Amino acid sequence: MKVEYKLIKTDKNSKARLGKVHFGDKAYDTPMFMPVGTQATVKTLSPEQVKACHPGIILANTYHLWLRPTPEVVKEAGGLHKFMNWDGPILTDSGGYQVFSLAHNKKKDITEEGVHFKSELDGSKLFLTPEKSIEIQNTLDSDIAMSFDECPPATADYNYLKNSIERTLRWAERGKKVHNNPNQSLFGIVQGGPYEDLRRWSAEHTVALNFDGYSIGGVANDDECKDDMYKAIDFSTPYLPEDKLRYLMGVGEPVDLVESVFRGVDIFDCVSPTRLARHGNALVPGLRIAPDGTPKENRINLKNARFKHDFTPLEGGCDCYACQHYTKAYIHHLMRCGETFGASLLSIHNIRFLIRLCEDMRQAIAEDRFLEFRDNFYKNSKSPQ
RNA sequence: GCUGGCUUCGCAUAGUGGCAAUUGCGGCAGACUGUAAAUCUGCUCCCUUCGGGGUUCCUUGGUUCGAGUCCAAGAGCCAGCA
Repeated sequence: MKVEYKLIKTDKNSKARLGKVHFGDKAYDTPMFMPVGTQATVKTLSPEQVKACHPGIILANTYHLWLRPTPEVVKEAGGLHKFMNWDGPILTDSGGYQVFSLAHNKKKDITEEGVHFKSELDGSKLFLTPEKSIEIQNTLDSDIAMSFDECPPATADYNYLKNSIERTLRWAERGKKVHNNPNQSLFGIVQGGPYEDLRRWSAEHTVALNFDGYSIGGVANDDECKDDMYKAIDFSTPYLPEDKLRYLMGVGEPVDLVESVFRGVDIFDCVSPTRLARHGNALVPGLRIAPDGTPKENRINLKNARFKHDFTPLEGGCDCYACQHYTKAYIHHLMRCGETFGASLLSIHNIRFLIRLCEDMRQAIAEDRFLEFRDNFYKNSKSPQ
């Protein structure tokens, strides 16, 4: 079933959108945060634990599943849903982010035809093309496939980006031509860094190819600053159709979710809640101001000695499984011991934290008070607990 | 009782005579945005205005310009023989 987006309403005083995504008879509310399960698993969590966080769509990654276990094995299993025991919608990233994280960093070739990688598993040479990426995603049988794009580093200059978006558009077209899974939607990706004309060009040309949804990419790379991220969104959303889903790739921090929804974005994904969790951190309400003045996500590090005797939940009032049943002292103990259950509990809390934020934003849009919600989000910045 | 070995900064270890001294663990913090990430980084004798300063390698004495390193004695631990 192709994905269908229904715009329910736009906030009276901002571009924030309340909507529903339909996959056949299943429907999910937007704005929505999508947990990431790169290797066909949300790290440290069972599908039941993920489900208890009330997500909609979850992610998996084409590049990783291509190398291991291979698309053939997934197909043999009966598709990605059966393979990983996930009956909700799955979106597969195309491998475009790996062009940034693996190819750019290692100075591998990015050519018109495709991208050369060196396998991190065995060092073998790999070549991923737009056609190959779509073919793999067709075989994986995810619900939403992403076009294979170049995700350029934040340091890329105007001329580089100009060439890059033109090539990414050609890649999108090539991918669309070979896409042949009738049950799978295909999204196009807008790139162009923080430049208005590039974003506009990329958005208009990508939309002209008529994809099932659109995403804004290249906004969550290395030392990308928030201003550039917000510019990229501001310069992209005006050219995206109202009746299609808008996906901001790789974001992120609670403050970024609020700012992106404010600018008309519907869905997000980010590894941060699960990675922070494995590294011992829990998201908590409020903001923390970075040394350079940037507002960042507020969090506590459960490995810190100060939590040894703290028998309160991670976040008072949170309805997640971790907060309902366990204390900071216990999670501190688990993290100190390297017990995976600690990472699981923190992952559950962090994912639920972002999903709750989306629930709150939906409520605010429904009541036409998103601006007020956003103001309060900044005002209620507590210092770390 | 005899013979041999050992003793280093919380623990365990590396240390050719130039050493505030290796590495791991532990400890204290930090980073993390479409996952090369249950990872990575910094600090971990004392003081410091971050330039540096002060005390260290079981104890005592010695050789030496210089000793964690060599010599002697003592203490403790381990092994073998009595």
